[in-house]
Amino acid sequence: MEQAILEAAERLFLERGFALTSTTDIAREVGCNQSLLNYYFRSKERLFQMIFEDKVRVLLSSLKEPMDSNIPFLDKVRVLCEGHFDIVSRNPRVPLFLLHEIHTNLQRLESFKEIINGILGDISPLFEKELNREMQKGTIRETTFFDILMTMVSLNIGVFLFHPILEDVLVQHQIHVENMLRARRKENARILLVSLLP
Amino acid sequence: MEQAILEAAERLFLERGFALTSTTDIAREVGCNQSLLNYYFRSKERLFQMIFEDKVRVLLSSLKEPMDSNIPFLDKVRVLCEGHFDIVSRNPRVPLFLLHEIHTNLQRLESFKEIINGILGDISPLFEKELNREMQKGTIRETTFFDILMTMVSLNIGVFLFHPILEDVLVQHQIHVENMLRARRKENARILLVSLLP
DNA sequence: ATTATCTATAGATCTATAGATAATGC
DNA sequence: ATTATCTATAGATCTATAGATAATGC
Repeated sequence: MEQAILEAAERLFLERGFALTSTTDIAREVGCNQSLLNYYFRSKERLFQMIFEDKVRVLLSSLKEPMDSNIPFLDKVRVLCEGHFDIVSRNPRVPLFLLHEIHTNLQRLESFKEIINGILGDISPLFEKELNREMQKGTIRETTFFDILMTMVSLNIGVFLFHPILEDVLVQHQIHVENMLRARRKENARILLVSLLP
Repeated sequence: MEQAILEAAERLFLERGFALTSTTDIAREVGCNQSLLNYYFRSKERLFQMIFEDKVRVLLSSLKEPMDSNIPFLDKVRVLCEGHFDIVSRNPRVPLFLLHEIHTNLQRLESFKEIINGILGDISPLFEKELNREMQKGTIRETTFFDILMTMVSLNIGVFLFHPILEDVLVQHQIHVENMLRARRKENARILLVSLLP
């Protein structure tokens, strides 16, 4: 039951957000009593926090691996970007969910930052070291880790943020969603890479 | 009063979204009675719709002008992109607001599409004609209006979506928000342009 | 007279808790 | 005995409406 509640809560919170999801809705989805949520999770807010923090971790998990490998810097950037796209692709509702919940309740930014700092703290120095080396060699233009990350994340979450709006356009132009996504995955990485060239 | 209600509603809806804003909140903000909202706007939903549709129009308004001028195609793209950034910059909460309200209530997609089609219907053929000409000349690579738009909007709304998250990073690195925004405005247009080169 | 504003309230939620009952593990 | 589940409900919203009063325009 505890697990079933978590899963139903995840589905509903991701779909409608905290405010529009009532504990009664979740209980109905699970097929149990509303008061059972409080038995296991103490309050709606705490149940929500578990989902929220889990999703933050999931979304950031993609950033870690590529930095450890031994390939050239620009290849790392490509792997990083495509890996990030894949994670977002498997969790298409998560970016908008996190952004909205942070904007409407800045308290949540705290736990978000804790998690993100834990992960970026590891990667950032490694990445910046390599980045500086390349910039000195002149193989890439003057930039920062911050800028690269911003470009990458903006491009990669774009398609998923616009998904409901795009659906219409795609049908109209007879484009298959999967084809478009595959193309965008490559295109985003390509854009990120050319944006780095001098 | 009617105007005051609209303004307060706009502020609160943009800040917290439909679900977290009560008509009582709006009335308190205005300093009037809660039932007055129903007198002027019939229901919370209808009041919301006025704001929502207005914001859709505002956000799309930036797309129109540059297409009419007589400058080279790539310059048009730059002007389009920087103009779009400026509009978003003046309405930093609007993108997330619209995206969230559409996702949580797909009904709203209908009025959104009507407005967007009205505006894109004008621009799209003009843009595509010039685009095709350039592609044939070989001055830009094979692409579509759809892809260019997606890249542009993704990049331009990024900074504003991440704003609360970034604030911390900026303070830490002693970067002024305005400087960062100015840099991003130029950088986004630059990225969009290099992404189009063969 | 008409329009604008207020008071009061019905009816529908929604969350959390108290306390009862059922199921499980020793 | 302990843990899991349910019933019932208090107390806090929240939206929309009915009907009273105040302000305005002719």
